Amino acid sequence: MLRIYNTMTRTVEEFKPLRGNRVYMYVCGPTVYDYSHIGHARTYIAYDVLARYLREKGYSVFYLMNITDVDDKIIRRARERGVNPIDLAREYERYFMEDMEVLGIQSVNLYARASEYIDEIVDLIKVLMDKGFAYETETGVYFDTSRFKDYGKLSHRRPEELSVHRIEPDPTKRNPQDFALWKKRDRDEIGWDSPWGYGRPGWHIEDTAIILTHFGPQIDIHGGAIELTFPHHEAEIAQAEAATGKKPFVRYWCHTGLLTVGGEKMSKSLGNYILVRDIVKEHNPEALRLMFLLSHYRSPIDFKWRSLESSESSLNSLYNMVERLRAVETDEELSEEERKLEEYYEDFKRKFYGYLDDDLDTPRAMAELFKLASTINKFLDTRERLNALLKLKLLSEIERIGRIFGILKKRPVIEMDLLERVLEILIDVRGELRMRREFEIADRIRDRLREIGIILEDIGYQTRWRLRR
RNA sequence: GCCCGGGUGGCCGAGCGGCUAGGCGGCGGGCUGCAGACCCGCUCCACAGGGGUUCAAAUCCCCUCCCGGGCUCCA
Repeated sequence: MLRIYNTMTRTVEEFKPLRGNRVYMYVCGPTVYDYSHIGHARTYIAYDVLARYLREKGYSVFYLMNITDVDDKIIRRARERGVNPIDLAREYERYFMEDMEVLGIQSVNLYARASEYIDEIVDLIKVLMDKGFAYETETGVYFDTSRFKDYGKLSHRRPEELSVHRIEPDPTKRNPQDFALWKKRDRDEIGWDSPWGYGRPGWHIEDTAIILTHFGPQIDIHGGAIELTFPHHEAEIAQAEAATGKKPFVRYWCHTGLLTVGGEKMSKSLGNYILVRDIVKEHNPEALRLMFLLSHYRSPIDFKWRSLESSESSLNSLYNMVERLRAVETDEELSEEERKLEEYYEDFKRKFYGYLDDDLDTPRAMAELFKLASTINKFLDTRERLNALLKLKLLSEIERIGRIFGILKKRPVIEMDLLERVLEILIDVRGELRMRREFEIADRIRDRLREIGIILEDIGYQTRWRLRR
């Protein structure tokens, strides 16, 4: 039984989906106006692992994520570049998808673009107007937080505490904490027609509209980074529960800890902005996943290159263990030591999944996995053979863990550029042999490479290589 | 100002009343033609500071210091 921390109650609760085996899971997606950074990676990897684990446990998970493609920052950037905001959003959405792919995040069932839910958003605002939770002014339509008694229940704040603000509130609002549902804009900006005139949706309403459209008035899991708790998620609750009357809108509120670089939140001006696409150029994406898994998903992480390198080493040692295990010869006998190994393995499974069930405690689970790896290595050091069934059990369990965490997926396949470099060395050494008229050895190299589909062709003193088709 | 987190051994990081996670790095040894991988040992029980509660505190309470996040841009 999975237990998971709920921000609403601030306790770890037993996870029980509303509708039998099905899990409706929603996570706040990106605003696509720039490349994804490692903070995004942290958050989306965390929810990817949650979704994978739920599925591994047998739940039928529908994982929905929005893409914010209508937003002030997109509009500003598009204007700077003299392009259409939607085109700009599509471009960065493509980059986002590429980054997700590289990071091995494939668990999302549906990405929903805000711009494709304008009708639903307008309908939702209408309902809120009809029920008296929203009001119109010259600048837009606003949610009246004073009408929604529960406003503040997620972030545990009282409305009167919310009187301080960094940005001067719109003067037409009744209360400073009221938030925009619809922003009235001029025709020269991107927008849509609505009963309240031309304009575009407020920031919070898209998520609510998308969730209500696909999942209805109640969902199981709603995730996002901790910084979104207030006001974004608070606003979502207000909108949804005010509109549908159903409570709770979300049964389990999940929030991931923030990632900082150099002790501070990433920002371009601080120069500590690290993009996903830059990091994966030099580092294995699985190492990044592992690094995040070595911290709890709710803990803050201060990113350090050394930590990533350390994770890379750890990942390497896990791969080595798996390869050794794959390579070991098998037999049918079950020795006393193998019986002990099997016993240990059963104990490992209990602990490992026990930790994952305890609010996805991946650091402790990983510690157990490292212990298992060490035990297997130790065994393999002293033994020639391993019981076939035990080998199968161990390997399939490790593969399962790899599936949950999104690591250990790569078979040791030599990548193309590495192959080129290897052949360069081989050709160089072989050239030296030919110079010394050591043709027997040189030919053996050529023959053996041909056997595996690599053709060497000598042209004078030069050697070319190609792959057999 | 208010509301949240966090400060743990060379580094990263779990733990959240007793049972001294784990990883990375370093050093020594084993195994090895050499290297790597792997194994063993060491790096000697560290918990921001000061009070308190308790038979027992990194873990609970109080105070102080430092760092980060939120308070309608944000994963």
